[in-house]
Order: sequence, then C-alpha cells, then structure tokens
Amino acid sequence: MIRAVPSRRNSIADDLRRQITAGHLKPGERLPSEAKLAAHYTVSTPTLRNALALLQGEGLVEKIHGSGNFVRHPRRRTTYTGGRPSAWTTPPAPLRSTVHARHLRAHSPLTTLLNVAPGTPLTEVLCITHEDRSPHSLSRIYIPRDLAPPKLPALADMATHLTELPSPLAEVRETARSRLPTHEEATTLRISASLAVLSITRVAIDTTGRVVEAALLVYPGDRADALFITNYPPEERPPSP
Amino acid sequence: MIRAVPSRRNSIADDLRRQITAGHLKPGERLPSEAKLAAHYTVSTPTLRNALALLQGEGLVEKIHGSGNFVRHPRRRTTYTGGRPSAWTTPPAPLRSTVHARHLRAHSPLTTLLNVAPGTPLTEVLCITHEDRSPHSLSRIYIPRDLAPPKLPALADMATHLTELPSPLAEVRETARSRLPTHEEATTLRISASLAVLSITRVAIDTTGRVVEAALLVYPGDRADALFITNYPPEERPPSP
DNA sequence: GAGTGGTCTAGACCACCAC
DNA sequence: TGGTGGTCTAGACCACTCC
Repeated sequence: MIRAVPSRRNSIADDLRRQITAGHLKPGERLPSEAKLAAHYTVSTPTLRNALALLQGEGLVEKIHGSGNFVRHPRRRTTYTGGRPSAWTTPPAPLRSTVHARHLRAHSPLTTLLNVAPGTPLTEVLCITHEDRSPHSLSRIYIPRDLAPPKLPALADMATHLTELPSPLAEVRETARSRLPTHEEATTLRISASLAVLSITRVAIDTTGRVVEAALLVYPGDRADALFITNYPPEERPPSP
Repeated sequence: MIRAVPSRRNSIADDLRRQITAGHLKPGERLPSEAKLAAHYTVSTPTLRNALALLQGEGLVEKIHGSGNFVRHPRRRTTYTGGRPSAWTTPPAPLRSTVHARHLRAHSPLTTLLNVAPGTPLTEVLCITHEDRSPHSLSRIYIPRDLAPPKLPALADMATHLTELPSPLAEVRETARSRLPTHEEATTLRISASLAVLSITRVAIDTTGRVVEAALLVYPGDRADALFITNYPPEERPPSP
C-alpha cells in the first residue's frame, strides 16, 4: 500500500519542479536565496532546504556554497556500452575528456583487481569527461606499465594501443553497482551527495589470462545508463538448466 | 581538493558505524531511542537524526516508525548475472522467491519495451526474493500471453518455458541504471529512501526479432552487483575503431 | 563586507506501534 | 496509553563566494 505523503517539503519541491520543467526557471538561472524562498512559502529555512535536497537528489538543482542554488542544465543522457576496453571507446559526441596520467605501483585493491603482486608498476589514467564546462563522468584506468606507452599518454593515444597487445583480448568482465557517491566523487563531479551513481568495474583479460586493463568508472545516475548486449549465435546457444 | 568535514553528525555516524561493524551492536538489535542517543552525544534530535540518515543510506540501519532504529542483518551480497532470461535464472542459494502472476494488456511504457501494439495481452510475473523474511529484490517480468503457460504459473514453472519458444533466442539487451528508489519500491523492499538501487531493464529477443520477454529488475545497492561477461572468441574479435 | 549556504539548537506537535 | 519516530519552527553562529 502506498501512503500519500503530503508534507510541506514535498509540495514545495513539487512546485519548484513544475516551474523548472515548465521552463519558468531556466537552466543556469539562480533560484532566489533560501531565506527568500522560505519567506515566500512561509516555512522555516530547514524545511525549505529539505525541499531543495529532494531536487538535488533528482539532479534538477545544483547548490553552490556561498553563491546560491542553480537550475541544472538538463543533461544529455548518455549510454555506456559494455564489453569494450577503453582503447575502443571514445566519449559520445558533445562530451570532451580531460586526461591525466601518472605512474604508480600496485597496492591493496588494485592487486586483486589486476591479479598482480604488490608493487607491480602500473600506469593510471584519470579521465574526466565534460559536457560544456560541467563534469559528466569519472574514470580511473589501470594498465600494467609494460603494456602502456613509455611516455604518459593522452587517452587518444591509448586508442591504438590495446590492439597491439602481445596476446589478443579474450574477455571483458564488468561489474555494475549502484551506490551514493563518495565525498570526493561528489565534489569532482559537482553532484549532490544524494544523487546515486552507477559504478562499473571493468577488467579486460587477454588469451593468456593476463589482466591487461582494469577500469573504475563512475557515472552520475541522472545522466548515464549502461547497455550490455549478449548475442546467442545459433551454434552456441546455451542449454536450459 | 578534498575538504575534511568534521561535522557533529559525521562523528556520531562514525562512532555508531564502528560499534556496528565491531559487533558491539548486533544485527536485529534496537538502538537506544533517538532522544536517548541525542542526550548521550549531547546534540539536538535533528542532528542525531542526520547521523542516523547517513547510516540508513549505507544500509547499516533500518528505521521503523513508532518502534525504533535497528541494526540491519548484514546482507549477503548477491551477483546478478547478465545475458540470461528469467527462465534460465534461479535465485542464489539462501534466497526464496514470492511470485504473483496476473494478466494485463500492454500500455504505455510496456508497448515500446516489448514492441507490441497497445492492448496486446501480456502476462505479468511479479517476483520478490527474500532472505529469511526480509525482502531482497524486486522483479516485474512481462511475457506476450501466447508465450506464457495458459495457467498463471509459478516462476519455477516458467523455467522450462522459454526454451520451448517458436523461434530460438537470439539476443538479450540489458540496460543498467542507478537511481534512488520510488516510494513504492522503498516500502516493498523495506529500504531507506536514500539507499540507491540498481535498476536493470532486460529484453530478450528471438531470431525473428520478436521480444519474448521484458523484465524490470530492482536491486538495493547494498546487496547486489550485476556481472556482465563479454567473450571474444578468436574468429570474431572486433577491430579497433 | 554583504550575501549566500552549512550546521546546529531546543523545543513543539503529529503519526505510528505495541501493550 | 506511552514511547517511538516524522515533521516543522525560529532562531543562532560559522564558512564560503564575490565584490
């Protein structure tokens, strides 16, 4: 049974949401200050802030400390396509990537992910995609250093790289999880701490069983889906259990 | 730059979290009332409730209106495996399913999902898996009625069914999304409204291009991952772009 | 420095649950 | 009916941003 919840904060959120979706409040526009909104709706500031928190969780409003609440630009919803290592991936049309690479040595979570000994040299590529100037997604990609180009590369340079592996690619395993962002992720992606993210851990394995790439991908839930396609060619259709 | 956030609610949440993970507070146990906890930490009730809200979002604490805050039983983390229609799926060992089936006719979101005309007869199977007595996941499965058993079946009966399709299965497409639960989902799954869920939309297509099954799956983020495996057999290794 | 949001207080009153 | 959580008020004081 669904209980109707006619709380003050819900009706305020509904009203603001209607104004945003109807276009009376335009993307990028600043809302009146919380004090003014509270006065307008004749509620206390905590109640008004609760209403705004709902809209932040939906990705409709962005709060910037010290300057105000802003209507978010509606995000293009992009689709992450499963089954491909980074080298075969380019960000969809309107997005641009910022890439930073660095050297490091494998430690605790990475050792199990890449199945390497602690201290193994790795190359990390940190990649943030942007739509206009606002962040869209966050990727951390780890490659055994002997497979990475000797100079820390731009991601574009990597595109040609994974195809030159000593052994060909055999398998890609992806684990998708839904969770709230860490404090760090929320600030880099400039999203509310209550906006859920899709976290994908991807591992690419070559025919020798070696992990040639591991990737930790984070997509804010309001702007990305992940698509996975499984084909059953006639000769290898699995039996029923 | 990451800013340290040493707020009162964070330190309280940290303290309670430590007590839970260390086992001083045991699963199923009721926490002291919010008033008592507030007195113990010498904070106001809203502040204490904020601390509890953090733990709810992590799935560590379950709040039951009128009776108290309880330490959740730690959930077994299950793994949803992609690429399979319902008929090939059985819930992992400790879980049991409650199944309800009903007839209905296709309407707005289902018509596009199943690619059928409005009013097409469908069979809906609503499936809730449980671990002990607490809900674990929620599935809604839609099948064209001529492919479903004439009597509304238990899901177990369906297992043999999809293998008897007029045309063999050709493709499974799965879209994964991260979001907060709807009010309805939060109450049926007995989770906090701030615990993110993994929502998977799965469509199975046979060799004639017909959609033989569509499924809407909801997994609370604290207790399920989804795993997708893509194999590249030697003869069909895709080229680099 | 003026204006904004971030956090917190110390209550009030209502809704739900178990006895 | 008594205890619990749910919602809300009307402030206070601090931290951040921008001029």
